[in-house]
Amino acid sequence: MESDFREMLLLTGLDHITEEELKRFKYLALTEFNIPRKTLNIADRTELADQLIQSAGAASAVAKAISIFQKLNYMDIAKALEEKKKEAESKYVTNTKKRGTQKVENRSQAKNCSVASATCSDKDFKGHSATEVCPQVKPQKKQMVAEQEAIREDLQQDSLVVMVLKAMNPFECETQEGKQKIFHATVATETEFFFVKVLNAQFKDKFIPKRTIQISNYLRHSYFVEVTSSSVVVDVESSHKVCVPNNIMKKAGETPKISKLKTLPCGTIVNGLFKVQKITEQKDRVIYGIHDKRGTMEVLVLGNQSKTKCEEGDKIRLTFFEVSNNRGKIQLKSGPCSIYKVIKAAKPKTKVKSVE
DNA sequence: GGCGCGCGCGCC
DNA sequence: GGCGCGCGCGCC
Repeated sequence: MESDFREMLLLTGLDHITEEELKRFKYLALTEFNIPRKTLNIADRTELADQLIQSAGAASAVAKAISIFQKLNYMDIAKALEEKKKEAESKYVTNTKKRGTQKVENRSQAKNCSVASATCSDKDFKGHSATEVCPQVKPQKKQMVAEQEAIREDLQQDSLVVMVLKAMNPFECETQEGKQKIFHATVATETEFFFVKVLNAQFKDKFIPKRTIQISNYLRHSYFVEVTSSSVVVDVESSHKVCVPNNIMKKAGETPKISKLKTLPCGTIVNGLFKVQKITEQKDRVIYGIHDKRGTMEVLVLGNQSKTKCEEGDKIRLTFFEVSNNRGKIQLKSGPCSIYKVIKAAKPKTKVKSVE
């Protein structure tokens, strides 16, 4: 139970806000929680989640976080957190009835899904909970075990052997550790592909398409893999190369259909090229109405990052955007490390007037 | 049996 | 990588 709350506070809540939003969250957290201002200010997302839980207890921390998100009008996150909270609570009720038979099942489920995947559904991650895996642990020890479990779930002890499909150019990004040069990549195993956020541009020489690499000490988020400066990336001998089937390679690179996007869980990472049919510029954000043959949806870009003016009929290439629920409406939203590029539509060929 | 959807394949 | 086609499956 505790580990569920820990997980949702970070993965469903704090991971989905921008740096600016994080500051605003901390500002309101000052009154909701009994945490010194100084401690709050220097906390990154993970530390903040820890502080909130230490201050109020896991369940109460989540409830208070929901109330803060509501005050800030981040309704999509508030709603998503609320849903996760309800799920966890109802799961707990069911599990107290079924305990014992569920134990083995959960363990094998956790093993089967030891790696984050762009194709792995949200449901696959719900089996992880220290309280279920170790139901015999005494209450006072429970919290500690839960904490260790939570850390283990995020920082992967195993290593990931994958083929690099694509690596984008590094760019400057405001991360939890300040301004950093980062880049995005797509990698795959024989069975699935992952989007990867690499927080250290020095790894660029390892992320060469078609090469097989081994990544250890990486962070596993629900819908992407994060390689940090403390991760280890090494080349894999040619005799152990990963062979990625063509269909996975193709799927990893193509633009998902809008109708499909609307069915994906919040937080799913989306890359793709979309046609723009409407642009709404506001003070600190731009909303792009995108469309394909099957549907339309909105892309919310926070901050003013557009260099090329986008007009109706142009296309935008989104990288590392997230599926987000804005008051019941599914949209794509930029996160702290999202990038996008405007691709101007080819100008209609003007007929060359014949020389008279 | 019709329909919609997901998936794989092949052409561009 | 986009797009369209065809196949198979599940649902009603």
